[in-house]
Amino acid sequence: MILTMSKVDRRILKSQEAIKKAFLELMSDKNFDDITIQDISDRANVSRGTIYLHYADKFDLLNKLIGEHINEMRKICHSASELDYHEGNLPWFAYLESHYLFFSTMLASKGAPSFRSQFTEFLIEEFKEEVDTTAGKNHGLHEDVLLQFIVTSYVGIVEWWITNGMPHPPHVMAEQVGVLLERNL
Amino acid sequence: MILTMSKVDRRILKSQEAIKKAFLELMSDKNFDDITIQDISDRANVSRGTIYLHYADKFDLLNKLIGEHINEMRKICHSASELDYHEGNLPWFAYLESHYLFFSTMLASKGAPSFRSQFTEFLIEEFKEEVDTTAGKNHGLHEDVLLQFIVTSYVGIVEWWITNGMPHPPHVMAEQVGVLLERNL
DNA sequence: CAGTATATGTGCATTACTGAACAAATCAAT
DNA sequence: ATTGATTTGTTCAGTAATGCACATATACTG
Repeated sequence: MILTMSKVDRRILKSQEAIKKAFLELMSDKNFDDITIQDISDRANVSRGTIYLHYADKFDLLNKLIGEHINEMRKICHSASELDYHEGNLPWFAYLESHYLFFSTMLASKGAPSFRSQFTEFLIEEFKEEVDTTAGKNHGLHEDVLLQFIVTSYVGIVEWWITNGMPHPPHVMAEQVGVLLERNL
Repeated sequence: MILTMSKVDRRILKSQEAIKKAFLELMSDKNFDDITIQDISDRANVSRGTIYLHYADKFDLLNKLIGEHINEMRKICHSASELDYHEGNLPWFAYLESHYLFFSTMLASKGAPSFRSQFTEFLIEEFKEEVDTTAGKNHGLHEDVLLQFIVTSYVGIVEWWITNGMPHPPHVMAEQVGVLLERNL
């Protein structure tokens, strides 16, 4: 995939979309362990064999689903890296909102425990370039400590916002979190 | 198709559903003449060739779409023929409501003029068995006159209800129309 | 009018999806 | 433990959908 964006067959995309959608819907009212491949194929209105055509098993499906969202968020981060913390946070919360079903499911108590850690890991990676303990208000702090402080609070805020049904609109969250980030970075 | 309900390939159903849905959506904000096959395939996310696999042209598509709904309504009529006019009307208006997009589009001023006549023709066929001018309150009336009277009013009521955004819920309409039918049949 | 673009309908080789069958693994309950 | 029922993962031949090319027809436009 160096320069070959040779358009994927639309049947592949449609099948994968249907499968992922069905899986998410099942996740929202069933435990991951209780979901069978048959459940997914029934709900997605897709042959059972088609699922194996794209995913090794349901763990692979979950991982790829998570991976795709992490990737999308990575893109958003990079395309907003030039903006200030207020403006830069908006596409972030907008993305969270537009994929509410995914995030609420993954962050639910019986959701996907692996998501939380992958999410945290991703944020550490992204914020690493932002922190500066060589000068300014954070001079003298350990980089890893500050980084952990920021990321933990960010994950916490997101988790709270999602699991509480998004009590504030994205632009309000973006602004508030922007203030808090600016204060600490 | 005597007793061979040998299940249709789900790909066929999915494609046809997508095509019909796309076509209806386009009809709701475009004139029929201005809709191209390309428009439909784009919106349905289906190859242009796939449309020709199922329909000869867009006229055929429209006719089959109308035909299917007429057929569904025929089934409803027959399965409700034992009920009184009040109860029997409920599944009717429920069906109209659940396919609001279709009926509102077809009955719109620039909709499908052919639908109105097919609709009327269908109703005449169905009501023909109901009218009785040999005795009772309608003794002495010409059957064709009474039939035309009933059907015209029925079409008119439906058209009004749909194009005015369904101002009353189905069960109210069923009851009201039930009273009016009983008075004239 | 010529010329250009867009839409149509058809044919075809390739591809993804399908249903069915199968053996193996897992689970449930006796 | 031993049944019996699901679920799993794989294989395979058949089928529908795909993209592309092509010729034709039908607008637009200068």
